[in-house]
Amino acid sequence: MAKDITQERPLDERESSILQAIVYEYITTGKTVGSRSFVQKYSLSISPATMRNIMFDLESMEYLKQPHTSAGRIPTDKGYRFYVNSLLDSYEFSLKDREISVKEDVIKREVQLDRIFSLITKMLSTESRYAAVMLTPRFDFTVVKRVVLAPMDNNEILFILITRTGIVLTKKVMVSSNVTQDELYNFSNYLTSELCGYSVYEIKGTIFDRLRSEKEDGINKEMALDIAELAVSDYEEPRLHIDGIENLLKIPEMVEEDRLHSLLSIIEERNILRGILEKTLENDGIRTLIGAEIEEEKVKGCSMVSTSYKIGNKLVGAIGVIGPTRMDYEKVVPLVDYTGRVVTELLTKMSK
Amino acid sequence: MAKDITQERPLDERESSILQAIVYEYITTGKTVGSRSFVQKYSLSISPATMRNIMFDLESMEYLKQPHTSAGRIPTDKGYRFYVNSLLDSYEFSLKDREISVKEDVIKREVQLDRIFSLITKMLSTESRYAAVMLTPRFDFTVVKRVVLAPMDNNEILFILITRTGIVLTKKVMVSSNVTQDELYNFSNYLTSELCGYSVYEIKGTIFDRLRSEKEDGINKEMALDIAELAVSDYEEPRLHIDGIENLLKIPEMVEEDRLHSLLSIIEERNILRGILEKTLENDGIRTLIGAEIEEEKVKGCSMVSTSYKIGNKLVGAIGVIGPTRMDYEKVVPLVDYTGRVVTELLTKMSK
DNA sequence: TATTAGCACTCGATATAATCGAGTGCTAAT
DNA sequence: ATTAGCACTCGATTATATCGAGTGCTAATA
Repeated sequence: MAKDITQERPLDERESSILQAIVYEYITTGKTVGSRSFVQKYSLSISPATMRNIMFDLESMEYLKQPHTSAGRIPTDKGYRFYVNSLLDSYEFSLKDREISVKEDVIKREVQLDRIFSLITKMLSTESRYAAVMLTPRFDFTVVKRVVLAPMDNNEILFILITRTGIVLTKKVMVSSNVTQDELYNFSNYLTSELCGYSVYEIKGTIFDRLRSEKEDGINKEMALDIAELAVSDYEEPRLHIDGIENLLKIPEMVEEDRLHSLLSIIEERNILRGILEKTLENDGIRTLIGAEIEEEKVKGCSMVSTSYKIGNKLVGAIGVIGPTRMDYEKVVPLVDYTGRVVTELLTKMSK
Repeated sequence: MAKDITQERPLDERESSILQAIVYEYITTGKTVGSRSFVQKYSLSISPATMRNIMFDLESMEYLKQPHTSAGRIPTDKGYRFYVNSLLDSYEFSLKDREISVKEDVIKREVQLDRIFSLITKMLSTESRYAAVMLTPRFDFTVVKRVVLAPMDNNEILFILITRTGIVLTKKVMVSSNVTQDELYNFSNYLTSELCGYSVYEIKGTIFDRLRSEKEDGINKEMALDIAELAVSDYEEPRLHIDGIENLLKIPEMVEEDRLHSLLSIIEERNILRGILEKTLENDGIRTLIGAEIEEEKVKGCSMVSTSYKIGNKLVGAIGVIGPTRMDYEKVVPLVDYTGRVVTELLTKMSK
């Protein structure tokens, strides 16, 4: 027992594999892991006593803890973190084929984006058996392909923006004076020719000022620009889709105790989730938040696995799974990763 | 005790008011109602013994039941039903002003209908403190005002249908050969002039056959009609919005026992809800389903208050609240009623 | 020095029993 | 018809005993 346990040191081979096995065991069974039963179940060639010594060390280093004296061990957040990192390092994550049935064909038939996002979120929650969340894409960066103005009513015009991604965004705009259909047709062509190729983000910038200063014959340029500027001005914010809350109710440990409150906080205060996903959006790749790594007072005992997705090579949104700290990371991490890729592929393909 | 309790008879004045009070008491407190404490709490001028006699009668007539021998009484479904009917009869339902803050202004700024429905459902769940459901309108009956075809891609056309209600429905249509923009413009005008004034329901009928047999100069009529028919063919089904599930988690009696399973069934098997709402849609006015009146094996201990809403005077959709049988009907019924009216008004106004 | 057997001890979980209290039904008096 | 009185019921609460899986520690062992 000469090992230094008072400060940080790398785990040796045996400690590492045992720690991983303990976390796995706890994730799988949900019961505290005790020395005797553990060595027996895994047919280890060490005695329970040795096991206890190792566990003691791991506890000293805060990878494990005891819920109460003389109970078995359970992982700390640090323990989970070690486990997840090990998996990430060793590429042990892999999707078994056919385990996931992303109904891409179903998705592709939908034009209405909101519907697509709902579907994806639902699928992710169904597959993961936890709750799924999705931050819809920032469309600021999608490139305009065509603008169509359609008359709706005396003073109302429907502004339709078709992006290269095939996404259709509509916005109702009020105008003060009547506009003829021919005028609208001309406006549409004018706006299409001027705005085509720019992103909404760029359009929101100084583009209108520039256009206003240019000369243009034959149409009421000012009015067309006014309409467009109005429509683009408060373009839609990314929204949050949540699905599969009911899955969390099936998890015993979530229902017991006051864990429910954590759950409620998360669902009700969408800003928490939004914040996490926006943070996820900043970087490429999978992001795992384990237990207290979610820095929110109210949220306890929850973990979140999230990833960002792209259109082309531009990060535009994020998607993830939320569940108990004791989550089946081995399944969820590749699932989220995969789903993220699917979304990226889907959105990117749409924008050819 | 000469009263006939073996068969159906109207309750006398005293029985009636006491039954209502008992149901109210149970709804409010959630505890079984006993004779002694009840007469005391309500300062009744009758003795507990008399109370017991009355309760015995009410139990014989199946308005009340005992969870177990020698416990207090709780209402049966029939008891709840009597209570709700009494309230309905006596117009005791009324909304306290400002109790509800339907953000109509918020709603009116939204064009995207799905967004509106989400908002309404969320508001209803928030106000009721239970879960809210909404069956989106059947648009079959909305009347077409304008058709716009916009180019999307080589072989893709965006079919935009603007209804009198101001609702915008979009559908992507694939075509085999290229179409010029001018052609599309002509198609739009042609289709608008021909389909304007008809409902989608009517259009789905024989209208295309008739048009095909008519003579029309100058445009490729066949193609225009093909596009329209394709777009209209699988027009969107009413969908189900659900919100506020988390509210149900706050109700102790829902969390305890296996009531959760009922809840999960309802949420997961959306067809149950859909069925109920479709039934609601058949008639005008409020509909209450109490306990076993929801004829679903899996669903126990839940009630639903729903109402249909209209566009003009055409029933098009339904909206409702679902919660425990012990639900605050007095609050929920007028709320659902009111919300239904708001939705009707909103959709109707849009169609001026 | 690492491992292991042995042992006393801990403590949540489970089972059993005792008690409490709010409620009931019934009877007899008012 | 109403009410007081009373024995009885039964879930809920509390107290107590027991069980068992687990621990830490010590001393023997490879």
